[in-house]
Parts: sequence; C-alpha cells; structure tokens
Amino acid sequence: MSDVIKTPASRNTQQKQAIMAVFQACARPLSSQEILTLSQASVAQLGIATVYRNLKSMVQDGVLQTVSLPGEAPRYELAHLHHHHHFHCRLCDKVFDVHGCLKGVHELAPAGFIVESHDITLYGACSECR
Amino acid sequence: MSDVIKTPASRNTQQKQAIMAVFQACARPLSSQEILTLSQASVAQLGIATVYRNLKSMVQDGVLQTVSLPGEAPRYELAHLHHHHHFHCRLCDKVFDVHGCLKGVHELAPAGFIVESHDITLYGACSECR
DNA sequence: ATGTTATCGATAATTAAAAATCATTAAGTG
DNA sequence: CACTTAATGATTTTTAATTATCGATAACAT
Repeated sequence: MSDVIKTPASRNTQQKQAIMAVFQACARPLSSQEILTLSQASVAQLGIATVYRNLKSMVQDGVLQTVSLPGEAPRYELAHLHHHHHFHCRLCDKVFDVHGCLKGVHELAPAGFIVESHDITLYGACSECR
Repeated sequence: MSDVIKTPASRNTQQKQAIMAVFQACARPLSSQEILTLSQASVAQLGIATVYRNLKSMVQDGVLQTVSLPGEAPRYELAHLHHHHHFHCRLCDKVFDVHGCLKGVHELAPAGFIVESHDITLYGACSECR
C-alpha cells in the first residue's frame, strides 16, 4: 500500500480557459465582476461562484496574484510579471499597469524603520477617458 | 419669518474630546478599533457606535480625513497635514506617517494618461518591532 | 461510448465593517 | 436648577464581498 495522497486531477474546463484568456487579452488587473462580464463573452452562462472558485485556485497555483489598491476590493493579475505599480482611472475605474519605479523609495521611511517593499498608486484619467 | 435652516447645535461631549485627544497624542493614522481602545482609557464605557458616529461627523466637518491603504479597512488621521505618505508595519499592524516625497512620480504613468495624485505605501518593520 | 467525479450554476450562508434603532443620559441654554 | 434635545451605548440591521451547499453537468480516463 502507498502512503501517497492522491491530488484530485484538475480539469481544463471551458470556464477556466475563458477566464485565463481574459487575463491574457486584457493585460491589466481585473476585478471579479470584470472577469465575470468579460468571460461571459466566451461562456455566456458563467456564474460568479465559478469566477471566485477559479480565482482562488489560480492564485493558489501561482498563476494569478491579487492586486490590492487603497479602498478597493481585490483585483487579480497574472503572476510573475516584473516589478511594477498601478494607475487607477477615476472615471472608468479601470486599473492599468505602470512600468518602472523610482530611486530612493525606501529612504523615505523614518530612521530606524526597515522597509521591505512598497506600493505606488497613481490616480487620474486614463488615455481613453481624459 | 426667516428661511434660515437652523443647524442643530453640536455638543462637546467627553467622548468626542477623548477621541480628538487620542489623535493628537498618537500623530498617526488610527483604525476604528484602535480609536475605541485608546479612547476607552479616558471614557471607559465608550461604545464602537459612538466611535463610528464621531468619525463620520469629524470627517464631514473637515477635522479628520480617511486613510485608505491597500487591502485594509479605513484608518483616520487629522486633516490639513501637508503632503505625506504611509508606512505599514507588518508586525504590529500600525501605520505611521512618512514625510517627504519623490520626484518624477507622475512621469511613471503611460503616455496619454493624466496623473492627478498618488499614494506611496511602504511595508516592513517599524522601529519598535524590528 | 461509459462511468467516475471534478466542476458547474443558482442560491443560501457567512463575514466584517458600518449604519440604524431606540430607550437613556447628559450638554448646554435660559 | 430645570428643561430641551443632541448624543450615547447596547443592540440589531444592513451592506457588500466572498464562501458554502447541492443537485446537475461535463471532463476525461478507461
């Protein structure tokens, strides 16, 4: 007898494929509602519970990561992107990636504080909305 | 007869005084729970509903302003402080002010985007916790 | 093609933060 | 001091996001 615990085989469902395709097509952080709406173009009867289930498993699998912005419900983006920050459009509420960073961020902290990481969020109007 | 609508007189209660005193003593953003606990040193029987009520009116009156950090419930700080950012200690969960800012923050945005404001959040260990 | 079962979709339940309710208390005016 | 009523404190309700439930469906190994 084996002590090995069988991990249940995961299935490549149309729902999961549709969600993944949306992330690759959009290339920006998406809310659960955006994911639902955008994925329903491929799988019309998709439900919100399925979106949440897949987001959770895709984060656990390291495919996606959560994006937290001030005062906002979590959004999700593809994991393993290199260091970047975010722009939140006040008009359309969409979030976009901002590439690049700034020198001296960690030196802003008061003396005696140890800085391990940082987030920068920009606010304004995106190119579509301005 | 006058068309003037009388604004109900506000009262300078012990509860409100205690809450205000806590903000002046701490000089950092506080959560509703921190405000409750700290203010109970002055007014032992203080309830959370009173904290929420006073926070709301103090924000409306422009005395306090909300501080939103990624993935966190709102904190509150005295309004009219000059431009600053925040440090969130991963160990004690307290938030501290970070004075100063960086050049070129708004130039990080993609071409065609209009940046109106920004937030910088630092994460790590505060001087007490490190 | 068939059987097993992971996953689905619809909906109910849960959770945490904030707001509403209401009888009681106390601030501040006269 | 006495009175009016804003504000309180304990509690319930609401709200919004997420999770759990469960019968039905479809992925996929055989």
